[in-house]
Amino acid sequence: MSQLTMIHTNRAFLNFIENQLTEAEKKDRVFLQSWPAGSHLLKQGQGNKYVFVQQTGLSKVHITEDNGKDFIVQFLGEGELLGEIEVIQKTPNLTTVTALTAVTAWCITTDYFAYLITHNAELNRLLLLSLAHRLNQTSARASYQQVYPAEYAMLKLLSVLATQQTSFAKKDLADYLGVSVRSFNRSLKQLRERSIVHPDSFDLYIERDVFERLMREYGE
Amino acid sequence: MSQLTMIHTNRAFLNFIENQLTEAEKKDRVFLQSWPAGSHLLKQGQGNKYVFVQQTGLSKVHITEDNGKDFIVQFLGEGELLGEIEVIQKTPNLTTVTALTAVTAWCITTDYFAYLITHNAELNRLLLLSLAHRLNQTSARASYQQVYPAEYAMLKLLSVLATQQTSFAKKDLADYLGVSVRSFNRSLKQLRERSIVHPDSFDLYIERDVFERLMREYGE
DNA sequence: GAAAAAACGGGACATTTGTCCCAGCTGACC
DNA sequence: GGTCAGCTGGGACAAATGTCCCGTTTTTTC
Repeated sequence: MSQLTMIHTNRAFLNFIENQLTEAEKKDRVFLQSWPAGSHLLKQGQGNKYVFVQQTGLSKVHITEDNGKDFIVQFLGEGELLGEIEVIQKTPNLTTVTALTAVTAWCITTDYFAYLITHNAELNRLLLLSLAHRLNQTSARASYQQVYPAEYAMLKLLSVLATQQTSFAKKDLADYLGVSVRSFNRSLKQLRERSIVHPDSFDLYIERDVFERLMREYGE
Repeated sequence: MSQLTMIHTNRAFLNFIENQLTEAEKKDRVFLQSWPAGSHLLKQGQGNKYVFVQQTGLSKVHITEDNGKDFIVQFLGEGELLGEIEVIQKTPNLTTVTALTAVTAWCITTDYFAYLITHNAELNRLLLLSLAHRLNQTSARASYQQVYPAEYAMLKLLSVLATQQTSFAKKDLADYLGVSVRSFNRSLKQLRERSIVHPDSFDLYIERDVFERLMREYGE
């Protein structure tokens, strides 16, 4: 089973933007901008003028369905690219991207990004890698969350969270798992009762061997 | 909401392979092969020597989880590319691809495909488009199936099926929706009882306006 | 064309998840 | 310091889904 990545990062992109492009190339086509927590970098259904490479901060990529419920596709950290799919496909945004903390990101005009795709082999390579990686992650996660009960998916999520110092809102974690906050709490409580996770809070540590035993247990 | 594609096809790839490459270029690097129904084109966890472009037939891309359950990522029809992600990432297959009918496909050696990516702008462009498209589809579907009850996702699936002359096994449809066959039957029965779908079978026609009314109904 | 294998349909029951609700806590703001 | 909004935790119940199972129908195989 491939490694689940909760917060996607990509230093290679950041390095590319910051060190591989000359000032002349950047001119007014590539610049830095910042967003306060809670604001939107992209909005579902809209077109966008820029492709972004996140420099600092944490954001969420999410889809709001017609019934008002949110599904979180992924969390983005340092170096991740956003808005590129829409440029490649020339379609409006499928997702909304919301800053969870203050975020700074490089903005690249869509025209210039489109130019880079065809004229810069290195960017092209990074882009292919990134798309392939995300496709794998997305498929693996969709499969995972459909096939296992929520409690099991939660375990996996918690084991990832334990390695993260960032703290998330319950709602966001629940949206990420595709369950209600109530269900999320319930599962958490059960895991605590079975002494699987530490009673204090949810950014808790799970012993690796306990985790692995559970995975096997459920797996059978 | 973007259009759900149940069977992915891509004539552009097929056209590329069949008409854009000279015989000299193909040599022993690109050739046609066929598989009987039920056999595997790719196997989860293994490496592969070829990238395939499906010429005829129907196949399913699926992930088998540790507990033995299957999740169907997508169905592939004419022209779709398979195995390319693994080549880009140089990783073993995340998925298994199984022929549902007899399948013929062009086989391209991974080396040659890797060469084409960097030396053939047209293939590179098609590849980016395909990845972007699939990423959108996968995200949209994951969101959809997590956020709505199965019966609703089923309605959507049925409305797509109605436009398809191919017939699917119940198990495959259930795996695609990420539910058990029992649940699938139950939902189907309920939809029939409410006269939403034709009583005969499930490759039935749903009136567009009935369908849309239901979507709104659920949507609120 | 008979026997074996697989797919189908659904009853009964257990488990999981969602909805609604309320009470306690916390932090923002006046 | 008060109050108000929002997050939190969980009880009670309803709805959705899974598991197990068995008789029927369809398909495959020899």
